Amino acid sequence: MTEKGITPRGENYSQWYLDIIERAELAENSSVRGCMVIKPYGYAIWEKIQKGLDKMIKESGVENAYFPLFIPKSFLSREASHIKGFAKECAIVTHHRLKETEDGKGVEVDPESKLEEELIVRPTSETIMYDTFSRWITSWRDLPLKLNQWANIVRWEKRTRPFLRTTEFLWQEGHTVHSTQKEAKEEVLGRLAMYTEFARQYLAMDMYFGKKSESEKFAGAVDTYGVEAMMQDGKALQFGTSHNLGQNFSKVFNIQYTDKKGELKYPWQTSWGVSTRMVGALVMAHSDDNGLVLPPSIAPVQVVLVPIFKDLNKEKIIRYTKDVYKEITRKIDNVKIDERDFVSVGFKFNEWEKKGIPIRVEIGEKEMKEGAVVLVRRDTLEKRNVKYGNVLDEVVLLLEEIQSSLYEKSKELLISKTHRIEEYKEFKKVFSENKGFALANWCGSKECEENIKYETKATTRCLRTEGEGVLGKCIYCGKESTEEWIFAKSY
RNA sequence: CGGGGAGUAGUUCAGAUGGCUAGAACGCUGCGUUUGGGACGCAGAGGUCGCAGGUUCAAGUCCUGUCUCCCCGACCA
Repeated sequence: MTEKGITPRGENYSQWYLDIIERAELAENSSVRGCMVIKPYGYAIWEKIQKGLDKMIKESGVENAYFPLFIPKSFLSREASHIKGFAKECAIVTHHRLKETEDGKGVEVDPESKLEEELIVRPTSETIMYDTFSRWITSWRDLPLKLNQWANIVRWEKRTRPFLRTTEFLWQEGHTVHSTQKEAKEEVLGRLAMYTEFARQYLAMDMYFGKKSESEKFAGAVDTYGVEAMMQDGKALQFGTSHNLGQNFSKVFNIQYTDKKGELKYPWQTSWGVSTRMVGALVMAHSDDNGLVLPPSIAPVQVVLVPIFKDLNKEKIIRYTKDVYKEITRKIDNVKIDERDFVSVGFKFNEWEKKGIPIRVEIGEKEMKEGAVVLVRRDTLEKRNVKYGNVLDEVVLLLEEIQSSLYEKSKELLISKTHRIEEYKEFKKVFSENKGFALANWCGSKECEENIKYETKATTRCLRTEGEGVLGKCIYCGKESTEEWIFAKSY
């Protein structure tokens, strides 16, 4: 922890990130390995994200449902590449009972309670859901089936980081079943668009999306697509994914339906998800050395009113503050008055800054006499004196301004740090210095991808539709290529 | 699983060559003064020094074992 201060962004971005999270009171490490305690404020942000995304999901004709946490081992292992991908990071339930130890001082696993078939704590829910789908789907009339689930997931990852990668995490996973390949493909691409739209609109973040390489593909998918955001240090963060599962799962889970001609068919499936990692992305995308910066549309508190008073004038100032509150809440819901008299004003200013509240309203003796308030915007820290009569309009306007200015900044970063690279020498230079995204042709061979990763630590992020059909030479081997991929170092 | 580092107050840490009632800062509690950018003074609470053995008149400090956590890589939303 840095005391009363900051870790300069340039020096150690990773430490800076952890610092922001600690100072904004978003989360902390739990005593359980790799797990995180999401604190109330961090959870409030997650809830805002959930709410916004859930709305979009429902509007696109998807219903929410909930499936079990436990997956029988046999389910998980039906799809060969699926189990291969997750085998190394599973939490497994083998027993169901404890008993007192012989010395009576503790408990131990009762060997008698061994399960006949082990249960896997879900690392993702394809298998447990599709087992059920096989019973739900019998006719073409049952399709398309579109379900979403908000749930927790356990993946025993080697290395964890708050929000970006934790052993247990919260997410949303959508699963759809279609009668045609074309429809499934459209669904997969539609979800990418949805995530990107959500990121732009709510999180004020711009990002790229496209197809992932064979090596980065989801275990069990025909194709995986990803949404890639850029952090302020130029590294990539996979924001969300969308998978085209083809008939891989329907075949092994025996999901079949009778089509209009009376023929038995295997449907085409998709799955897509985003997780609490979004909170991490949000933190990394906008924060500065003073702490978290939240876009208004995701801030649990959009405006905080800080009355500045002494014992003598406390009552009058609070009364005036409440008037301002009434005025602002005519149109804005998430407004808070910080009436605490046991901490200093400076402390409050600092605290709300660390928490990234978009607008702070300072109200003291001076403002009251002038019939005004001071608006301070979090992103630029710019102060503005505003007459009481204009407060509401100004606040509404300023919130919009902050939202769009954060988005513009994010977009600018993305564009300014994305470069078309032709020479491997230059490619290496980019990733040894400034980082960012490199647009480069790649022949598609695994060897080239691995060598690039080994030599530069940059990996293929995705192939955008704009990158398809771009003629050039593979950045590594020089062979003719028609695909321009995004390369980056990633979190 | 490799490579580093650390376990002492709620937190971050200090405690050479073993030594007497184990310390600081921040945080916490109380009282008073404060309050326009992280307030100050005074008083207080808070510790089986990760765990188990061993050496010794004496162990936070030395030895052996053991457990745990953190950081950097490989894996991933």
